[in-house]
Amino acid sequence: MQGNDRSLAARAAWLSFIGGYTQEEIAQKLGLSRVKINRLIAEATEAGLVRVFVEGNAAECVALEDRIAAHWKLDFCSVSPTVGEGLLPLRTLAAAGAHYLHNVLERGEKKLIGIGHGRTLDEVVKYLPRAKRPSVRFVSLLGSLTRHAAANPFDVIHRLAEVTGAECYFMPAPFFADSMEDKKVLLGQKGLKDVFNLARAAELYVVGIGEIGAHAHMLATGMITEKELREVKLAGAVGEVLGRFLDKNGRPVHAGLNERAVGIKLEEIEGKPVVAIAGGEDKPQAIMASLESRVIKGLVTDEATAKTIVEIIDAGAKAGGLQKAKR
Amino acid sequence: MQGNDRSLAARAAWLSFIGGYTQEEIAQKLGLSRVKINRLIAEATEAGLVRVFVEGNAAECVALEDRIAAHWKLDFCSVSPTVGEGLLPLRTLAAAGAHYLHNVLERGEKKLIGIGHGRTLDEVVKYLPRAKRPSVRFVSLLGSLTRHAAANPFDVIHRLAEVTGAECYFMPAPFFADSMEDKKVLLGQKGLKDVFNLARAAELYVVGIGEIGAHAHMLATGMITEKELREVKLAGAVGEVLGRFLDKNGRPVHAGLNERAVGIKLEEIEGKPVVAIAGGEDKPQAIMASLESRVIKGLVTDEATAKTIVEIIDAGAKAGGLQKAKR
DNA sequence: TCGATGGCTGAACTAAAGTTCATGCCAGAG
DNA sequence: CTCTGGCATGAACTTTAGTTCAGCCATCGA
Repeated sequence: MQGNDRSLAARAAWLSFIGGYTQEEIAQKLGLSRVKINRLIAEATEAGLVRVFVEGNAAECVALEDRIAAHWKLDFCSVSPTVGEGLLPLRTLAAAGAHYLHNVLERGEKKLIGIGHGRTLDEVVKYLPRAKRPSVRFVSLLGSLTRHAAANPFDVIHRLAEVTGAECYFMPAPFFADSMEDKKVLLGQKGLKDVFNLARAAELYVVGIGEIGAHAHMLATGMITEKELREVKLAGAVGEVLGRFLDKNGRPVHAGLNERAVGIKLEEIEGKPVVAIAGGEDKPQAIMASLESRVIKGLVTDEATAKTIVEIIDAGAKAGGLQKAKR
Repeated sequence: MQGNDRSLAARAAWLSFIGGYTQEEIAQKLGLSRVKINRLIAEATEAGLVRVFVEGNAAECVALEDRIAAHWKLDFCSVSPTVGEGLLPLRTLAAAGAHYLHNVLERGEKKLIGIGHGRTLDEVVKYLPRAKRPSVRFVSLLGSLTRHAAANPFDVIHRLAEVTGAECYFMPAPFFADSMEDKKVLLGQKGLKDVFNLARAAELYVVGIGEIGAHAHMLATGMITEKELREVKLAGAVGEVLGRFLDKNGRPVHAGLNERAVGIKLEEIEGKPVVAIAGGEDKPQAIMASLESRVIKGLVTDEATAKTIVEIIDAGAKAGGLQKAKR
């Protein structure tokens, strides 16, 4: 396209976008056929002559959603404006996550939902509107007890039972077994087997993402020891999903802790709808690792975190290297 | 429309205009009906959340630009297709003016910008994309209050502050002082002096051009009385820039009103970059007068107005006389 | 001179956007 | 508790936009 055509295209585009005329009207005005005008406008748009700005915070969030969803080929991504300041934007994540979950429940398509763990998920459930869901069942995806078999105060499933009135199955086992032998014994128990089968049959998985920095929640709650954390870190872990520690390429690291985790394996749910709810200053690396694993199909996060992630993507793309090659 | 709705609308609009999804797809994505999405996008557009710029320029417009720029030796001239029919082609001027101003801000070279007044400038600012410009300052070039010291609803500077988040200085004085004595008192005030100094230091001046016909905006808004208007008309005025009424040769007319204007004088900004944004059926004479003054160095206008102006130039040239001799 | 090629055109069709209208729901008054 | 008005909703319809395809014309080489 050049010269005369370009000029006409610009005029047609102006009349269409700024003037708000229909293509028919423009055609009459310029003495051309409507099809011609249609093509001119398409050309102008194609050539980047038309620039559109959409205002509003939401607009920026949507831009981030799109970038992230496209980069990891997610089914969806939800980015909400970050409110509050702390490390964990719990308010935002709770509201956004609850909104998502509420919609899922409201739609009523998913009858059996697998649930992960963590502080964020706990908040999400707290935030969930108290509506009775008799036709839905929830199942815990990993051990629900602490190392010492005490009830886990952050066990999400109990709260869910309370809030939704739905049937909830929890895993009567610790988060991590003390040894592989212990784990074998645990897995051999009938009750646990049943829950595992149920977990495998779930139609949707909602999980949290853990990070392994100084604020690692698992450490704070005594789920794992400092020694264990050091071990997985040394093995290259940058994040954790469903009790599995992943390296930056999303592959489980080789470490005893990973083997001793009592819960459904990531391979077992690959390809099924898995949604992660996570965000916070410490989380970008962990989130990216979990997305790299390709197990996660949907992400609910906050704007600040999303922005960081997109910046990292961009930096990687500019470096021309690894990130891109991996695609 | 507020809050949640507005955010949703922005979201829908983004997905539609930037994301390029169909309304059907957006509906699915957001779990709403297509009709709802259609309405949300309409609302977003209505609320001015969507800004469209067209980069290219039609050949005829470019020709007019060249003629006008050459005739008055302007640094630049922008002519955009006239849309709509009314006296004031606000849509076109707003879009074209905002595009110009947006580019200036984007380039970031001008740190202090002087701003005039008028309905057109107001529309321009309304159309400006909401991007934060912390490094730019705007300063009003003339009194910002009405005769009765009420806030001027068309005061552009306040809207600018809102839109850009930049520091904005307004002139705490009426547009026209009631008497020369009053003016002297006003100008003696410290606060006003500071703003005047800032105004003189600006690196770019963006002004409107007023006409003094039946539709004179200043009359409609009660800035001036009919008697005053008659007076300046009698003195030969055909247009107004920054509160100064000019005759057809671009010289301020001798009239009390001109003396009582509270604002920067044209002489003070002569030689600096002064850009006028103006157009409309009533405006050609006023625009030509302001260009004759040699103060204006750039013009943003619409095609119909530009055409009229060029016709007048040509008529003058053919008449062999005055217009040309003056060059 | 002829035919082949390629690009441009607009009629006709398909898809999308926009509008209308009957309906149901909720709030507030009676 | 019931009635009423207002408003939001989505199915059905209309208008507008976008795409396809057969035909046309100009160009170029044989």
